[in-house]
Amino acid sequence: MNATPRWLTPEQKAAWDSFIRMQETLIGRLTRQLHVDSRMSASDFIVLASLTERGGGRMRFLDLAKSVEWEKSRMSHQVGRMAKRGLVAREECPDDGRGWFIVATPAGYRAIEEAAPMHVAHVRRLFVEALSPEELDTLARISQRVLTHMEQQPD
Amino acid sequence: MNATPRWLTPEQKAAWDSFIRMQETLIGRLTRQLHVDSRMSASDFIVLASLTERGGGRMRFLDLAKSVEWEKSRMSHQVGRMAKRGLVAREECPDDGRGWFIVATPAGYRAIEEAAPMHVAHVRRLFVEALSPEELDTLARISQRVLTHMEQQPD
DNA sequence: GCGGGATAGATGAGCTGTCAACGATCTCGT
DNA sequence: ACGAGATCGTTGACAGCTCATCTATCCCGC
Repeated sequence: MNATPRWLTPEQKAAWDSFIRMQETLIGRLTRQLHVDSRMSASDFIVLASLTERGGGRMRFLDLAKSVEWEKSRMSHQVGRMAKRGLVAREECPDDGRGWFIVATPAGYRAIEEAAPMHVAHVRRLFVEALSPEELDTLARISQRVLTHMEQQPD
Repeated sequence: MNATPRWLTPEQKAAWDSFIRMQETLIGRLTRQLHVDSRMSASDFIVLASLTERGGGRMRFLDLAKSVEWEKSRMSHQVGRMAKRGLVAREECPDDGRGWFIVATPAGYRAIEEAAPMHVAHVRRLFVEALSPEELDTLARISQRVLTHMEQQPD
């Protein structure tokens, strides 16, 4: 008994489909806008934002990776590319010979400071303004619920 | 007057952050599971699903692209890769010398039929079961709202 | 002080997505 | 019947992501 059905109910499938479509469209448009406006990828933006907001412009590599919930390999490649373009720099870590500090360069600060207002404007225009404050709140609650549910689940 | 503020309110930012975090975590986990379970990428799955469900296993290239809302270049690369792995094939189109039909091969059918139940199970486990039917419904409504709002907006 | 396991991070291969440019065919007005 | 545009789809260059593997350092018990 009590076998979980093989497929979703029509309501469940409809909810899943529209969530997926919404999320893809939204992320896609924001990513493209960011690139057009600021010649930056979403990854660049996230890293610089986390580094400057939460880290004061200077963070240990793995702390940075954890702060955005990325695998270290992804962050390593990303930092490598950003370093090549002069957005961040690596500094040796005196306390730990294996470790590095990742530092936002002046060019990195300039980049995020120029990009952020436009990016926020697009988020507002495409997402926030689509919803009432109550809906926004509901969505936040639902997202939290899914997140905590996932944390309790194995992979 | 009435200038839109430079940043989001704390409530708006909280909603945006938890939505983004949820969506990334969820999609990431589903993608990894799909790959582990079925050696298929999310793109493979989407293409095969659309092709077999909506197209009866055979669709014009651009119809296929539109059905999943992808750019043609993305679909072209994807179809190329899938053809190389034997999941789909291209067939000439008698009516239009420029065009092609994309066809799901027997291997393609087998792949999607084996992958789908597990994938649905993960969607259920990670997403559907996190929420009450009412919440699921609310999320669907909110997603729809954002989608139609975006359609009315320029890029 | 040294040997084993854990930790910090880099690296390379292979797949995916984007953008811009391209070639081929179709359509339609004249 | 022919030339201009539109449409169908491909291609190449390049950035991004994942997975597995690797090196260097650190920590800790003996």
